[in-house]
Amino acid sequence: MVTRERPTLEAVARRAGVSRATVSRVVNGSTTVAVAIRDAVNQAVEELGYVPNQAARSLVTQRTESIALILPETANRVFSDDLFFPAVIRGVSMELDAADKQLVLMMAGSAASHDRVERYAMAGHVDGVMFASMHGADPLPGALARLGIPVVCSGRPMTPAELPVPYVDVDHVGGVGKAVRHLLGTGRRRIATIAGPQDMIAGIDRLTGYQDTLREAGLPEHVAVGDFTRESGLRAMRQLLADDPGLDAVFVASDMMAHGALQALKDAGRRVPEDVAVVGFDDFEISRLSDPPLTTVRQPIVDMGRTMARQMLGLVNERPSEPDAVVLPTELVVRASA
Amino acid sequence: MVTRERPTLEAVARRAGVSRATVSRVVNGSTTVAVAIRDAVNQAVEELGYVPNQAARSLVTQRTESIALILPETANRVFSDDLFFPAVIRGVSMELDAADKQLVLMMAGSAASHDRVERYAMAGHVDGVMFASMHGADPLPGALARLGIPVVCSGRPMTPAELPVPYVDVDHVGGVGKAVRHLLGTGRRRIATIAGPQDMIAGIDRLTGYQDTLREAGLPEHVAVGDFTRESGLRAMRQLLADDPGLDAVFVASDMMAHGALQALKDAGRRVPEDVAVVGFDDFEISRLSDPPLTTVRQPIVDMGRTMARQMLGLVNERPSEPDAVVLPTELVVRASA
DNA sequence: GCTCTACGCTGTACCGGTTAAGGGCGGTCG
DNA sequence: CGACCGCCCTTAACCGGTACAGCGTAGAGC
Repeated sequence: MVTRERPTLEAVARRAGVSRATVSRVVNGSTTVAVAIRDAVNQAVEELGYVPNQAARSLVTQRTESIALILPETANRVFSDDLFFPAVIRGVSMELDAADKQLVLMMAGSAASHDRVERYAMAGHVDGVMFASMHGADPLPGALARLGIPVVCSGRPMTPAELPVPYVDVDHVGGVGKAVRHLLGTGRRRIATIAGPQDMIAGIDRLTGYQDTLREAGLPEHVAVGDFTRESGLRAMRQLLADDPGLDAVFVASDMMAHGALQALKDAGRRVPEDVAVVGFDDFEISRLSDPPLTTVRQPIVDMGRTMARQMLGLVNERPSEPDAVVLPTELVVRASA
Repeated sequence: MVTRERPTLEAVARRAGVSRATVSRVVNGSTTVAVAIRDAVNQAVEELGYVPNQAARSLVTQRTESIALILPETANRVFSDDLFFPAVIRGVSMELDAADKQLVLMMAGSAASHDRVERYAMAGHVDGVMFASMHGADPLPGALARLGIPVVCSGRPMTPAELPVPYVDVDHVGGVGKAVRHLLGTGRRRIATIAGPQDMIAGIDRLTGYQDTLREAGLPEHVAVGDFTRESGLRAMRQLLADDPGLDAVFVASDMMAHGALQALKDAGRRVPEDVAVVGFDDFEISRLSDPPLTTVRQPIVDMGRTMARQMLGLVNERPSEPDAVVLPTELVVRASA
């Protein structure tokens, strides 16, 4: 590596005929610098192509101007079937770009990588850490928060006992309620569900929404559990059909699983929505294009990312602009499948 | 921000009763340390929960142990319709994780962000920069390379005149050749194409492959141009049908555009493959699930990411393990659509 | 003309590590 | 028994910035 000599403050100072300190103040936009000197310094900066060394700066300011986003999954999972994380990233990225902060992306699917993340944050690599959804009662957010590192989660943490960390979530229960009542309203009475993983708040809350609404209506529950992937939706749907061939509707806790379910229903010769109505949860782009187009509960994923980023920016600037907990609304989008 | 006092080398040294330098050598796994002392230091590290400050370390070593991946698109584009970038990220991430390097993701869709990237790299934030596909003759890779910063591109750069930067690409022309000859082999004679954007090497090369093969066969060309999105594929297909209602096949330069084309054909009442055969390029997961399943040219996107990362690791370690230019093979995957 | 004040620049300590040079100590050999 | 050698540890310089204390200078006040 050639690493051509990069100019330092010292070099700029010599060229402009002033001291290091003055150059530093000019570069950082301080006010109390005479115009003539400021111009001279700026010219020297320009001529030498000076760029401040971030490591040196961070060493004294204790800030890095970058923020981590942790995806608690393996890279494989994050970017294969899934469309959730990309949308979160997009939202986060929009806000951080605007604030001129750098996004550092970390996958933390394994136990080892958990350690990595903790060490990374503690080494002062980043000014704050955001988590994009979590499994189980992950101790990492709490641990980092206790160390004084700003933390924001997407998805209500499962252990509210800990020192509370700010989070942004969506109204799972309300959204599912709307979906199931829509099914009831169109005359469905044997309504099953394919639930999400029960170690994630999104999985748990969406199941709760289903159960609450059916209980209210005095109807029996019929539950299969998947893990949000298309494949698991396909398997779960087969299972449900085997258990109750007469079911006339299914609420599926994610769009990807719903697409799997559509496949299973087609394979089983059921027509959608004539024989079985299907409602999903997410409202991904591709759900408008499935056959039939999917009725689903829209959650504003990009907005979750943006909100999370704004909360984080508030924390690192020590002037929290957003409330500690934000719950975004969900909305039923009715298409052909139910 | 509370920023609880993090222990420093000095603190560890005091506790272990040795000097800073010795602790440093232990932490960095130096050999020439007496066992007793090494144990004492390790114990002190453990007790205090010491983690080296990366900024301080970088300041003297001139390395950050992290590597940037630039996505030369807006975040919007990267994570909406697209499945290419996620796969590249996945591949890159696998390799860097294994090497214990940190991945820093940057979107650089706008002109302003171009500057940001250059400054970021020059500020010593990262040890190297990878580019995931590029538009036009982007000067940034060359500029960074000239500054002595390791650079690797995915996709052959369009300006080979410059100081050459290592790259990894796939055999576009060969893959398309196979696809078009497959169409010829099944008796198709009025073969159109939906080309990709002509400011990207992938768009250009795939069009070249189509043209070369048709010319060889002595058949007329029929070209519409899209931008790799589904929507553009839909529009381009409509255009092609309007221009030549009798076409019997179309090679589409990306899977997303091919899905748009399938939609347009269905809308126009054409049967696939009976009336019109369709071949795509990419082989995304969803292409197995379309109606009908898509015949397509598979390119190993995850492998591109991995290879690019390996090249980069070679560069930063100053022992290039991979050749400067890698061209990965493509493969025709025959399904129902052609 | 002298003092006082305010402004603006300089000198310098410091952030937390790494690393080259230096030095103490025990062992070996003549 | 003394000189020498080599092993390990310590001392201290340095990386490239930031920020605070301090000092020179110019203008105002009397």
